[in-house]
Amino acid sequence: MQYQTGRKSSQPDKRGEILQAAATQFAENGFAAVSIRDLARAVNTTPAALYHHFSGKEAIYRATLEFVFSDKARATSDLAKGQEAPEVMLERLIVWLTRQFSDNPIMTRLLQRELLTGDKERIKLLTKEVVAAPFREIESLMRRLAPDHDDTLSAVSVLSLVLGYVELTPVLEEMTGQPVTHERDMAFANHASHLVLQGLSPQPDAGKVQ
Amino acid sequence: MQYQTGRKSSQPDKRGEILQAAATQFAENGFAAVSIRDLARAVNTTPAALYHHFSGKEAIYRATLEFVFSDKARATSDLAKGQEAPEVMLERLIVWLTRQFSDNPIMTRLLQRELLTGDKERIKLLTKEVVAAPFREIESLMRRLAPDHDDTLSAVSVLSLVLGYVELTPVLEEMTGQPVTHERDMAFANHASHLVLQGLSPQPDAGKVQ
DNA sequence: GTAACCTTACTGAACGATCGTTAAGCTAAC
DNA sequence: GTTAGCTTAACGATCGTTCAGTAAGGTTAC
Repeated sequence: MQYQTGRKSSQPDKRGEILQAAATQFAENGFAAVSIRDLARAVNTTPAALYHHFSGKEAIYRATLEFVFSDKARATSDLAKGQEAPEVMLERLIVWLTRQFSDNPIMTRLLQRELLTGDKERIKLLTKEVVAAPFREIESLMRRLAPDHDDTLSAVSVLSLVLGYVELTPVLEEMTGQPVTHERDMAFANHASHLVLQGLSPQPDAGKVQ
Repeated sequence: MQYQTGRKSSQPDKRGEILQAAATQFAENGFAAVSIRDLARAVNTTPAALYHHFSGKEAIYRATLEFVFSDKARATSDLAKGQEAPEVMLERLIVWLTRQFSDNPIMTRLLQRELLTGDKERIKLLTKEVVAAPFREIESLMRRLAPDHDDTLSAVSVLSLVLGYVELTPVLEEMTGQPVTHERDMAFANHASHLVLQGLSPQPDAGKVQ
């Protein structure tokens, strides 16, 4: 195979192309199982060429995370800016979260891998750049919606429902015998919305809990 | 370092010792990031010695999964054998699930890694050996507890809540600034129990949903 | 206008380290 | 004497990384 050489002969954004391929491979196989040569092959270049754009494998991985997670946190705040009743906003939020996860499998898998790897420093970054802002939005929404409950616990429940569903998807497919379609995702999102709405809103006939 | 040689000089269950060390390392770092030499070092032996007990790295990994997951499915059925009201049983179940996950980090991380890796065949095995039985128990419990709802969706919600909470634990620690203690786990379990109980049980004042 | 030079974006080749695995030999228990 | 349970040594493959060189563009000097 012939590689191109010289300056302007290459694509305008080789770095972005590398990161896209790296995201796909790291998401699928994890950091250790992806070699520099795998990445080079995926973008039709040589291992050494990658060292022109990045200082090493770790640097590629870090840049990949930034590439995939950047601006992910911003979208939730738009969701929260709506003027509707909090009940409507919660349902919209859960549907949106579910769709985000199932429509972006690469981002989702990288997120799950980062949560699993547990490196203190990277978790800190992930929290700050991706999770914190949406989490605070959900907390404040739940504070309005379920004033009787600890808002942190309520927010954790909402996030857990969606994240856990995504995590369970493969066994769910195996157990039901049918693939998890977009419709199934939405059915769960509706179920979860109802669950949280009825489960945490103040109940007139029951004594206050906690 | 001197290795022992000969037949009975070694420990009675070297195989079990290897699997225990393998479980720890595979859970922590994943399959690709653990080398045969790492495993050998952890049990004070040589790489070649491992090939006396197992046919290769893959075989060690498979045996490790079996070692860690065996009999995990049985315990739920004991939970479900209780004669108490389904409300009590659900709470007990959620508390027990939460404790299982947080008390067995190695099992939990291996489970999460298996869910993530997504190899069709291993997911099938994981489903059959670990998830299926508890899931069916939860389904039947939810059928009694929330007859108005799809029992599969209800069971998924219960499992998602606990599994998602465990998955979120690292960012939760980072965000609250304090470690997730046993008490915090139980606080979440109680919160989740209340959520599911009030969220899915039939509501006299509301029209049937779905 | 063009020759000289610099910079960018690569190339092929190789470095030492580590990978999973195997072969051959030894020792102690049965 | 057989065999289980190791040992040391080494195999070829692959790993992340580096190095010297090269081709194509842009910039500057004349």
